[in-house]
Amino acid sequence: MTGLRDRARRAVRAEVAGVGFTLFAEHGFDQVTADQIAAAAGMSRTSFFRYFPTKEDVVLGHLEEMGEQLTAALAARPADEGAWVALEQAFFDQFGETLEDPDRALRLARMMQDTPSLRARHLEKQQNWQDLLTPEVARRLRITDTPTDPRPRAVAGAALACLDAANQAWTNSNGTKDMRELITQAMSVL
Amino acid sequence: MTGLRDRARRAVRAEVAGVGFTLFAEHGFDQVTADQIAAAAGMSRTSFFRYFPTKEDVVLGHLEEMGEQLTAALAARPADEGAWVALEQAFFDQFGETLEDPDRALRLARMMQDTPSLRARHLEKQQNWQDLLTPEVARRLRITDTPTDPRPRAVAGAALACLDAANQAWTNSNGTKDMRELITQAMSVL
DNA sequence: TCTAAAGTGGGACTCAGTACCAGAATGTAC
DNA sequence: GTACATTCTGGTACTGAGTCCCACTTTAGA
Repeated sequence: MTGLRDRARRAVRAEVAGVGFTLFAEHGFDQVTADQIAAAAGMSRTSFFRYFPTKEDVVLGHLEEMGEQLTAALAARPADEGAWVALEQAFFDQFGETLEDPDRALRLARMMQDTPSLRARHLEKQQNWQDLLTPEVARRLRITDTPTDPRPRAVAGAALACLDAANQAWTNSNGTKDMRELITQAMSVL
Repeated sequence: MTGLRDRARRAVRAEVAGVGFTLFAEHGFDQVTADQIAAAAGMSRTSFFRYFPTKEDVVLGHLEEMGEQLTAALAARPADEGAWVALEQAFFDQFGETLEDPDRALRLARMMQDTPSLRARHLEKQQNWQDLLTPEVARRLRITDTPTDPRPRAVAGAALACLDAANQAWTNSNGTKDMRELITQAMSVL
Protein backbone atom coordinates (compact mmCIF):
# COMPACT_ATOMS: atom_id res chain seq x y z
CA MET A 1 0.00 0.00 0.00
CA THR A 2 1.16 3.53 -0.81
CA GLY A 3 0.14 4.88 2.57
CA LEU A 4 -2.82 7.15 2.62
CA ARG A 5 -1.09 9.78 4.66
CA ASP A 6 1.73 9.95 2.15
CA ARG A 7 -0.67 10.61 -0.67
CA ALA A 8 -2.35 13.37 1.31
CA ARG A 9 0.99 14.90 2.08
CA ARG A 10 1.99 14.81 -1.55
CA ALA A 11 -1.27 16.40 -2.59
CA VAL A 12 -0.91 19.24 -0.10
CA ARG A 13 2.66 19.79 -1.23
CA ALA A 14 1.57 20.06 -4.82
CA GLU A 15 -1.22 22.48 -4.02
CA VAL A 16 0.97 24.74 -1.92
CA ALA A 17 3.59 24.71 -4.66
CA GLY A 18 0.93 25.84 -7.10
CA VAL A 19 -0.25 28.66 -4.88
CA GLY A 20 3.34 29.71 -4.24
CA PHE A 21 4.28 29.72 -7.88
CA THR A 22 1.33 31.95 -8.70
CA LEU A 23 2.33 34.44 -6.05
CA PHE A 24 5.96 34.39 -7.16
CA ALA A 25 5.00 34.92 -10.78
CA GLU A 26 2.89 37.90 -9.85
CA HIS A 27 5.08 39.72 -7.34
CA GLY A 28 8.54 38.25 -7.80
CA PHE A 29 10.19 35.58 -5.71
CA ASP A 30 11.91 37.88 -3.23
CA GLN A 31 8.80 39.97 -2.67
CA VAL A 32 6.75 37.06 -1.35
CA THR A 33 7.40 35.93 2.22
CA ALA A 34 6.91 32.46 3.63
CA ASP A 35 4.14 33.92 5.78
CA GLN A 36 2.24 35.06 2.72
CA ILE A 37 2.47 31.71 0.98
CA ALA A 38 1.34 29.94 4.11
CA ALA A 39 -1.60 32.31 4.51
CA ALA A 40 -2.59 31.98 0.87
CA ALA A 41 -2.44 28.21 1.20
CA GLY A 42 -4.46 28.25 4.39
CA MET A 43 -1.85 27.00 6.78
CA SER A 44 0.53 28.35 9.38
CA ARG A 45 4.08 29.41 8.72
CA THR A 46 5.24 26.53 10.87
CA SER A 47 3.40 23.97 8.80
CA PHE A 48 4.65 25.55 5.61
CA PHE A 49 8.22 24.80 6.64
CA ARG A 50 7.16 21.25 7.40
CA TYR A 51 6.34 20.78 3.74
CA PHE A 52 9.26 22.72 2.27
CA PRO A 53 12.71 22.85 3.80
CA THR A 54 13.35 26.21 2.13
CA LYS A 55 11.29 28.79 0.30
CA GLU A 56 13.20 27.94 -2.87
CA ASP A 57 11.92 24.38 -2.73
CA VAL A 58 8.41 25.58 -3.42
CA VAL A 59 9.68 26.13 -6.94
CA LEU A 60 12.48 23.59 -7.15
CA GLY A 61 11.13 20.75 -5.03
CA HIS A 62 10.55 18.48 -7.99
CA LEU A 63 14.23 18.45 -8.92
CA GLU A 64 15.02 15.75 -6.40
CA GLU A 65 12.61 13.37 -8.03
CA MET A 66 13.84 14.32 -11.49
CA GLY A 67 17.39 13.53 -10.49
CA GLU A 68 16.41 10.06 -9.41
CA GLN A 69 14.42 9.47 -12.55
CA LEU A 70 17.31 10.65 -14.66
CA THR A 71 19.68 8.32 -12.86
CA ALA A 72 17.28 5.45 -13.35
CA ALA A 73 16.98 6.29 -17.03
CA LEU A 74 20.75 6.19 -17.38
CA ALA A 75 21.01 2.89 -15.54
CA ALA A 76 18.31 1.47 -17.80
CA ARG A 77 20.35 2.03 -20.95
CA PRO A 78 22.03 -1.04 -22.50
CA ALA A 79 25.08 -2.06 -20.52
CA ASP A 80 27.38 -1.94 -23.53
CA GLU A 81 26.35 1.58 -24.57
CA GLY A 82 29.05 4.20 -24.14
CA ALA A 83 28.74 6.67 -21.27
CA TRP A 84 28.27 9.74 -23.45
CA VAL A 85 25.63 8.21 -25.71
CA ALA A 86 23.84 6.71 -22.75
CA LEU A 87 23.74 10.11 -21.07
CA GLU A 88 22.36 11.71 -24.20
CA GLN A 89 19.64 9.10 -24.48
CA ALA A 90 18.78 9.45 -20.79
CA PHE A 91 18.41 13.18 -21.33
CA PHE A 92 16.09 12.50 -24.23
CA ASP A 93 13.96 10.28 -22.04
CA GLN A 94 13.62 12.92 -19.36
CA PHE A 95 13.66 16.23 -21.21
CA GLY A 96 13.15 15.41 -24.87
CA GLU A 97 9.38 15.22 -24.81
CA THR A 98 7.57 18.39 -25.74
CA LEU A 99 6.42 19.92 -22.49
CA GLU A 100 2.79 19.93 -21.51
CA ASP A 101 3.02 23.53 -20.34
CA PRO A 102 5.85 25.42 -22.05
CA ASP A 103 4.66 28.81 -20.81
CA ARG A 104 5.02 27.76 -17.24
CA ALA A 105 8.50 26.45 -17.96
CA LEU A 106 9.43 29.74 -19.56
CA ARG A 107 8.06 31.79 -16.68
CA LEU A 108 10.05 29.62 -14.30
CA ALA A 109 13.21 30.05 -16.33
CA ARG A 110 12.82 33.82 -16.36
CA MET A 111 12.18 33.81 -12.65
CA MET A 112 15.36 31.87 -12.07
CA GLN A 113 17.37 34.17 -14.28
CA ASP A 114 16.72 37.19 -12.10
CA THR A 115 16.59 35.55 -8.68
CA PRO A 116 20.04 34.69 -7.33
CA SER A 117 18.82 32.56 -4.46
CA LEU A 118 16.84 30.40 -6.86
CA ARG A 119 19.79 30.02 -9.19
CA ALA A 120 21.94 28.99 -6.25
CA ARG A 121 19.54 26.37 -5.05
CA HIS A 122 19.13 25.06 -8.56
CA LEU A 123 22.87 24.63 -8.91
CA GLU A 124 22.99 22.72 -5.65
CA LYS A 125 20.44 20.25 -6.94
CA GLN A 126 22.24 19.89 -10.24
CA GLN A 127 25.32 18.97 -8.29
CA ASN A 128 23.30 16.29 -6.59
CA TRP A 129 22.42 14.97 -10.00
CA GLN A 130 26.08 14.84 -10.82
CA ASP A 131 26.78 12.85 -7.67
CA LEU A 132 24.02 10.43 -8.60
CA LEU A 133 25.13 10.02 -12.21
CA THR A 134 28.85 9.67 -11.55
CA PRO A 135 28.87 6.05 -10.31
CA GLU A 136 26.91 4.87 -13.33
CA VAL A 137 29.23 6.80 -15.64
CA ALA A 138 32.22 5.23 -13.90
CA ARG A 139 30.78 1.80 -14.58
CA ARG A 140 30.39 2.57 -18.25
CA LEU A 141 33.93 3.92 -18.45
CA ARG A 142 35.11 0.79 -16.64
CA ILE A 143 36.77 2.89 -13.97
CA THR A 144 36.88 1.46 -10.49
CA ASP A 145 39.18 3.93 -8.77
CA THR A 146 36.29 6.33 -8.39
CA PRO A 147 37.39 8.90 -5.81
CA THR A 148 40.77 9.90 -7.23
CA ASP A 149 40.04 9.48 -10.92
CA PRO A 150 38.58 12.73 -12.24
CA ARG A 151 37.12 11.26 -15.42
CA PRO A 152 33.72 9.90 -14.35
CA ARG A 153 32.87 13.09 -12.53
CA ALA A 154 34.15 15.17 -15.44
CA VAL A 155 31.97 13.31 -17.93
CA ALA A 156 28.87 13.53 -15.77
CA GLY A 157 29.45 17.20 -15.11
CA ALA A 158 30.17 17.98 -18.73
CA ALA A 159 26.97 16.27 -19.82
CA LEU A 160 24.97 18.28 -17.32
CA ALA A 161 26.68 21.43 -18.55
CA CYS A 162 25.45 20.55 -22.02
CA LEU A 163 21.96 20.00 -20.70
CA ASP A 164 22.06 23.36 -18.99
CA ALA A 165 23.32 25.10 -22.08
CA ALA A 166 20.56 23.49 -24.12
CA ASN A 167 17.98 24.56 -21.61
CA GLN A 168 19.27 28.10 -21.61
CA ALA A 169 19.26 28.25 -25.38
CA TRP A 170 15.70 26.93 -25.33
CA THR A 171 14.71 29.69 -22.92
CA ASN A 172 16.46 32.36 -24.97
CA SER A 173 14.59 31.19 -28.04
CA ASN A 174 11.34 31.63 -26.11
CA GLY A 175 10.68 27.93 -26.38
CA THR A 176 10.63 27.92 -30.17
CA LYS A 177 13.66 25.69 -30.65
CA ASP A 178 13.44 21.95 -30.21
CA MET A 179 14.92 20.70 -26.99
CA ARG A 180 16.06 17.39 -28.46
CA GLU A 181 18.00 19.11 -31.20
CA LEU A 182 19.55 21.53 -28.75
CA ILE A 183 20.74 18.69 -26.55
CA THR A 184 22.19 16.88 -29.56
CA GLN A 185 23.86 20.04 -30.76
CA ALA A 186 25.38 20.81 -27.38
CA MET A 187 26.61 17.31 -26.74
CA SER A 188 28.10 16.71 -30.16
CA VAL A 189 30.44 19.66 -29.92
CA LEU A 190 32.59 17.79 -27.43
CA MET B 1 48.26 56.04 -8.45
CA THR B 2 46.62 52.98 -6.90
CA GLY B 3 44.78 55.08 -4.35
CA LEU B 4 46.03 54.83 -0.81
CA ARG B 5 42.60 54.15 0.61
CA ASP B 6 42.12 51.25 -1.76
CA ARG B 7 45.29 49.60 -0.60
CA ALA B 8 44.26 50.02 3.02
CA ARG B 9 40.90 48.54 2.27
CA ARG B 10 42.46 45.57 0.53
CA ALA B 11 44.81 44.98 3.43
CA VAL B 12 42.00 45.01 5.97
CA ARG B 13 40.00 42.63 3.83
CA ALA B 14 42.88 40.20 3.66
CA GLU B 15 43.47 40.34 7.37
CA VAL B 16 39.82 39.80 8.27
CA ALA B 17 39.69 36.91 5.82
CA GLY B 18 42.64 35.37 7.59
CA VAL B 19 41.08 35.74 11.01
CA GLY B 20 37.80 34.36 9.72
CA PHE B 21 39.38 31.36 8.09
CA THR B 22 41.14 30.46 11.30
CA LEU B 23 37.91 30.61 13.26
CA PHE B 24 36.07 28.57 10.64
CA ALA B 25 38.78 25.94 10.56
CA GLU B 26 38.62 25.59 14.32
CA HIS B 27 34.87 25.61 15.00
CA GLY B 28 33.25 24.94 11.64
CA PHE B 29 31.79 27.48 9.27
CA ASP B 30 28.23 27.35 10.56
CA GLN B 31 29.28 27.62 14.19
CA VAL B 32 30.96 30.99 13.73
CA THR B 33 28.74 34.06 13.52
CA ALA B 34 29.46 37.30 11.74
CA ASP B 35 29.55 38.96 15.14
CA GLN B 36 32.35 36.70 16.29
CA ILE B 37 34.46 37.30 13.22
CA ALA B 38 33.98 41.03 13.55
CA ALA B 39 34.92 40.94 17.22
CA ALA B 40 37.99 38.80 16.54
CA ALA B 41 39.02 41.21 13.82
CA GLY B 42 38.48 44.22 16.04
CA MET B 43 35.64 45.81 14.17
CA SER B 44 31.89 46.13 14.41
CA ARG B 45 29.42 43.78 12.76
CA THR B 46 28.34 46.67 10.57
CA SER B 47 31.82 47.26 9.27
CA PHE B 48 32.32 43.56 8.71
CA PHE B 49 29.48 43.55 6.24
CA ARG B 50 31.01 46.54 4.53
CA TYR B 51 34.01 44.42 3.65
CA PHE B 52 32.17 41.20 2.83
CA PRO B 53 28.75 41.05 1.20
CA THR B 54 28.12 37.63 2.77
CA LYS B 55 29.77 35.50 5.40
CA GLU B 56 30.68 33.02 2.68
CA ASP B 57 32.76 35.65 0.92
CA VAL B 58 35.21 35.64 3.79
CA VAL B 59 36.30 32.31 2.38
CA LEU B 60 35.37 32.66 -1.28
CA GLY B 61 35.99 36.35 -1.89
CA HIS B 62 39.02 35.73 -4.03
CA LEU B 63 37.04 33.78 -6.62
CA GLU B 64 35.86 36.94 -8.34
CA GLU B 65 39.39 37.99 -9.06
CA MET B 66 40.34 34.47 -10.13
CA GLY B 67 37.49 34.40 -12.61
CA GLU B 68 38.73 37.58 -14.22
CA GLN B 69 42.29 36.34 -14.34
CA LEU B 70 41.15 33.09 -15.87
CA THR B 71 39.19 34.94 -18.53
CA ALA B 72 42.19 37.11 -19.25
CA ALA B 73 44.38 34.02 -19.53
CA LEU B 74 41.99 32.52 -22.04
CA ALA B 75 41.82 35.70 -24.08
CA ALA B 76 45.61 35.83 -24.09
CA ARG B 77 45.93 32.48 -25.86
CA PRO B 78 46.80 32.56 -29.59
CA ALA B 79 43.78 33.53 -31.65
CA ASP B 80 44.00 30.47 -33.87
CA GLU B 81 44.13 28.02 -30.97
CA GLY B 82 41.05 25.81 -30.58
CA ALA B 83 38.63 26.57 -27.76
CA TRP B 84 39.25 23.34 -25.86
CA VAL B 85 43.02 23.53 -25.99
CA ALA B 86 42.96 27.21 -25.13
CA LEU B 87 40.80 26.47 -22.09
CA GLU B 88 43.15 23.73 -20.97
CA GLN B 89 46.15 26.03 -21.27
CA ALA B 90 44.34 28.80 -19.42
CA PHE B 91 43.61 26.35 -16.62
CA PHE B 92 47.26 25.44 -16.51
CA ASP B 93 48.19 29.09 -16.19
CA GLN B 94 45.84 29.61 -13.29
CA PHE B 95 45.79 26.32 -11.43
CA GLY B 96 48.70 24.32 -12.77
CA GLU B 97 51.39 25.78 -10.55
CA THR B 98 52.12 23.91 -7.36
CA LEU B 99 50.37 25.78 -4.60
CA GLU B 100 52.30 27.77 -2.05
CA ASP B 101 50.14 26.40 0.77
CA PRO B 102 48.56 23.04 -0.11
CA ASP B 103 47.43 22.37 3.45
CA ARG B 104 45.33 25.46 3.49
CA ALA B 105 43.79 24.49 0.17
CA LEU B 106 42.97 21.05 1.53
CA ARG B 107 41.42 22.44 4.69
CA LEU B 108 39.34 24.75 2.57
CA ALA B 109 38.20 21.92 0.32
CA ARG B 110 37.18 19.82 3.29
CA MET B 111 35.33 22.75 4.74
CA MET B 112 33.43 23.21 1.53
CA GLN B 113 32.57 19.53 1.32
CA ASP B 114 30.60 19.59 4.53
CA THR B 115 29.18 23.10 4.41
CA PRO B 116 26.23 23.39 2.02
CA SER B 117 26.05 27.16 2.06
CA LEU B 118 29.70 27.36 1.04
CA ARG B 119 29.21 24.86 -1.75
CA ALA B 120 26.25 26.86 -2.98
CA ARG B 121 28.12 30.12 -3.04
CA HIS B 122 31.04 28.46 -4.76
CA LEU B 123 28.77 27.15 -7.49
CA GLU B 124 27.35 30.61 -8.01
CA LYS B 125 30.79 32.01 -8.59
CA GLN B 126 31.71 29.17 -10.93
CA GLN B 127 28.66 30.05 -12.96
CA ASN B 128 29.96 33.57 -13.16
CA TRP B 129 33.17 32.17 -14.55
CA GLN B 130 31.14 30.34 -17.16
CA ASP B 131 29.41 33.57 -18.13
CA LEU B 132 32.77 35.28 -18.46
CA LEU B 133 34.37 32.50 -20.48
CA THR B 134 31.48 31.88 -22.85
CA PRO B 135 31.97 34.91 -25.15
CA GLU B 136 35.62 34.08 -25.67
CA VAL B 137 34.75 30.44 -26.36
CA ALA B 138 32.13 31.58 -28.85
CA ARG B 139 34.76 33.62 -30.65
CA ARG B 140 37.05 30.61 -30.93
CA LEU B 141 34.21 28.45 -32.18
CA ARG B 142 33.34 31.18 -34.70
CA ILE B 143 29.78 31.31 -33.43
CA THR B 144 28.04 34.66 -33.52
CA ASP B 145 24.49 33.64 -32.66
CA THR B 146 25.45 33.54 -29.00
CA PRO B 147 22.18 33.52 -27.07
CA THR B 148 20.35 30.71 -28.84
CA ASP B 149 23.30 28.51 -29.77
CA PRO B 150 24.00 26.15 -26.88
CA ARG B 151 27.50 25.20 -27.93
CA PRO B 152 29.70 27.98 -26.52
CA ARG B 153 28.06 27.73 -23.15
CA ALA B 154 28.24 23.95 -23.26
CA VAL B 155 31.97 23.99 -23.99
CA ALA B 156 32.72 26.53 -21.28
CA GLY B 157 30.60 24.65 -18.77
CA ALA B 158 32.09 21.29 -19.68
CA ALA B 159 35.59 22.63 -19.26
CA LEU B 160 34.74 23.98 -15.83
CA ALA B 161 33.20 20.64 -14.95
CA CYS B 162 36.53 19.04 -15.82
CA LEU B 163 38.35 21.56 -13.68
CA ASP B 164 36.04 20.80 -10.80
CA ALA B 165 36.45 17.08 -11.22
CA ALA B 166 40.23 17.51 -11.27
CA ASN B 167 40.10 19.61 -8.15
CA GLN B 168 37.94 17.09 -6.36
CA ALA B 169 40.25 14.24 -7.34
CA TRP B 170 43.16 16.29 -6.07
CA THR B 171 41.40 16.78 -2.76
CA ASN B 172 40.50 13.12 -2.48
CA SER B 173 44.13 12.21 -3.06
CA ASN B 174 45.04 14.52 -0.17
CA GLY B 175 46.96 16.70 -2.54
CA THR B 176 49.36 13.98 -3.58
CA LYS B 177 48.36 13.85 -7.24
CA ASP B 178 49.53 16.47 -9.70
CA MET B 179 46.91 19.03 -10.60
CA ARG B 180 48.21 19.50 -14.16
CA GLU B 181 47.95 15.81 -14.90
CA LEU B 182 44.49 15.63 -13.39
CA ILE B 183 43.29 18.48 -15.56
CA THR B 184 44.78 16.86 -18.65
CA GLN B 185 43.25 13.53 -17.74
CA ALA B 186 39.81 15.01 -17.15
CA MET B 187 39.79 17.11 -20.28
CA SER B 188 41.09 14.43 -22.62
CA VAL B 189 38.24 12.05 -21.85
CA LEU B 190 35.84 14.23 -23.83
C1' DT C 1 -13.80 2.22 19.91
C1' DC C 2 -9.32 2.83 21.35
C1' DT C 3 -4.60 4.31 20.82
C1' DA C 4 -0.20 5.42 19.13
C1' DA C 5 1.60 8.18 15.65
C1' DA C 6 1.49 12.06 12.91
C1' DG C 7 0.03 16.72 11.91
C1' DT C 8 -1.03 21.39 13.60
C1' DG C 9 -0.51 26.39 15.22
C1' DG C 10 1.76 29.52 18.21
C1' DG C 11 5.50 31.63 20.35
C1' DA C 12 10.20 32.40 21.13
C1' DC C 13 14.65 32.27 19.37
C1' DT C 14 19.09 32.74 16.31
C1' DC C 15 21.30 34.75 12.73
C1' DA C 16 22.25 36.89 8.08
C1' DG C 17 21.71 40.88 5.73
C1' DT C 18 19.90 45.85 5.09
C1' DA C 19 18.87 50.72 6.14
C1' DC C 20 19.78 54.75 8.43
C1' DC C 21 22.13 58.01 11.27
C1' DA C 22 25.37 60.81 13.71
C1' DG C 23 30.09 61.26 14.51
C1' DA C 24 35.06 60.39 13.68
C1' DA C 25 38.91 60.02 10.55
C1' DT C 26 41.39 61.43 6.44
C1' DG C 27 42.83 62.70 1.80
C1' DT C 28 43.04 67.00 -0.92
C1' DA C 29 42.86 71.74 -2.28
C1' DC C 30 44.10 76.18 -0.84
C1' DG D 1 48.25 74.39 8.75
C1' DT D 2 43.21 75.13 7.88
C1' DA D 3 38.95 73.99 5.76
C1' DC D 4 36.06 71.01 3.33
C1' DA D 5 34.13 67.17 1.28
C1' DT D 6 34.41 62.39 1.11
C1' DT D 7 34.76 58.24 3.25
C1' DC D 8 34.79 55.12 7.16
C1' DT D 9 32.88 53.88 11.48
C1' DG D 10 29.77 51.96 15.30
C1' DG D 11 25.10 51.70 16.95
C1' DT D 12 20.39 50.75 16.68
C1' DA D 13 16.51 48.98 14.64
C1' DC D 14 14.41 46.23 11.27
C1' DT D 15 12.99 42.24 8.00
C1' DG D 16 12.75 37.58 6.95
C1' DA D 17 14.39 32.66 6.77
C1' DG D 18 14.81 28.74 9.33
C1' DT D 19 14.74 26.06 13.99
C1' DC D 20 12.95 24.45 18.32
C1' DC D 21 9.57 23.33 21.51
C1' DC D 22 5.12 22.63 23.43
C1' DA D 23 0.38 21.66 23.94
C1' DC D 24 -3.52 20.32 21.24
C1' DT D 25 -6.03 17.94 17.54
C1' DT D 26 -6.59 14.67 14.00
C1' DT D 27 -6.54 10.22 12.09
C1' DA D 28 -4.96 5.63 10.32
C1' DG D 29 -5.44 1.13 11.52
C1' DA D 30 -6.09 -2.71 14.68
